[in-house]
Amino acid sequence: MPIAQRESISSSTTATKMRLLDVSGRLFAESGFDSVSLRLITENAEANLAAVNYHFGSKEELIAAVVEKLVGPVNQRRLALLRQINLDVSGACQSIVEAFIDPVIEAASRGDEEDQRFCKLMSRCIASRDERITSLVLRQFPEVLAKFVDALRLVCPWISSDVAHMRIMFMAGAMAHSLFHYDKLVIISEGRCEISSLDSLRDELVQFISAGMSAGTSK
Amino acid sequence: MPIAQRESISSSTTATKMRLLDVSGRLFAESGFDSVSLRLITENAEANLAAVNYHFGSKEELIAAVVEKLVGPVNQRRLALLRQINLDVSGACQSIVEAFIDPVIEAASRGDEEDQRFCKLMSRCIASRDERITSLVLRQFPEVLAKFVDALRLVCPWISSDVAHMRIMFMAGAMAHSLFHYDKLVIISEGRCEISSLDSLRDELVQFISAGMSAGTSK
DNA sequence: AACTCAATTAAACGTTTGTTTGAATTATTA
DNA sequence: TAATAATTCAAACAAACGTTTAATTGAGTT
Repeated sequence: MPIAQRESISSSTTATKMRLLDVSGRLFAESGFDSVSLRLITENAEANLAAVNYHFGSKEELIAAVVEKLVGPVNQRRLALLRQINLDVSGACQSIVEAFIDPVIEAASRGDEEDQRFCKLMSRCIASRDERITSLVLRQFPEVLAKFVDALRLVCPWISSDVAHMRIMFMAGAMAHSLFHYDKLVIISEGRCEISSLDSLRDELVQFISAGMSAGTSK
Repeated sequence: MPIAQRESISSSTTATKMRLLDVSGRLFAESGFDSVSLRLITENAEANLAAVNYHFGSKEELIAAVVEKLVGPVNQRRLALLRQINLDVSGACQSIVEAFIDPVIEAASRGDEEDQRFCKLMSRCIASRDERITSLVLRQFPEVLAKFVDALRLVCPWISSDVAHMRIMFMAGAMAHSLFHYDKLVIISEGRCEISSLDSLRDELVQFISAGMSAGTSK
């Protein structure tokens, strides 16, 4: 139990372990990583309280597993889409934006009826203000950032490196914020606005960000 | 102590109470509302542990006081700036964006050397994913949202009501995200980007968002 | 059938949390 | 100055947290 355990923790994938991952994702999406207790997780997963510490080592490592399982594939898909873009044709700027956003929309739309939950969890990862989360997410991000900066500057040569970096950050912020809060818009607008689907939000996001990306500079 | 207390809690402003507000803001900015304990707050404020419950009633009411003290004036300033805009002249769209962003930059730049801390706290308020915080912040926001939507649609008549609402949300997201994370950009970019000042971030934000705001629609 | 090891279980551990209490202290009012 | 109210204080409270332990179960191996 004490020594050989270490290996089995990372290798074997029990049904319980997968259930814990799944339930954790749902609960983290709703209430955040800190607010969800191991007791709530294990109860919903019909597992024993000690199961998380047994299978993952600690709550922090469970969070890391959930985050990386979520963010990793999305970033890989981003890079793949970016490679497919022909940067010479007009509309390439919009394609770059789509390469950043669509992997999230695709992943959200895979699980039916769970769009919002996926979006909220993704948003919590991308725009987390908790050091322990950001350190996980940003580990993969330098490569993504660099590649998108390069592509953007090829398409929009008048943009300096600094500005390109900032605009990628603006894009991530606009996306993460609206992914999390778009369902509240009907309330805040007091009924004057209703977003019909995730796809319509995606379309407007692309439109908005593409224009911002290719904007001229003041100086 | 037990009954007449209620009134004194909201009326009198002791030196201790102000110190608690100030210290809370600093600590909340750094680590978030939940992570900061009353013990840490009262120790840094050189007050007794019971001081928060005495002066504010509970931790939740302390948080509410901090948030409202921060967000209220900014929203008032936004509405004031918006009223001053001549919506007929060209460049009015950019003025609308500035009316939304500048109050935050102004407030941040007032306290010297505390720019980043103020930005982080503001960002935690605007883009919080905690129901208890958003319910406080969004209380004032319907009016701000409605006024900015109206102004935007006057300047850009081709934008539908739904799209206008979304674009205000995109703006808030881009701003909140970059306000919180801009100091990390030098790390994520691996030294390739360095934001010299809060003002330069502001300029690029305005540029980016203004272009997005006045973008055409696909349909 | 005896043994092995991963998995599960119930129970307890030690911390930390926000909150409450009642007495002591300080400031205000009469 | 005496009385009254507001504030501060040390101490304890109950609840919730992540983690650990030791015993038990169950399937696979020899």
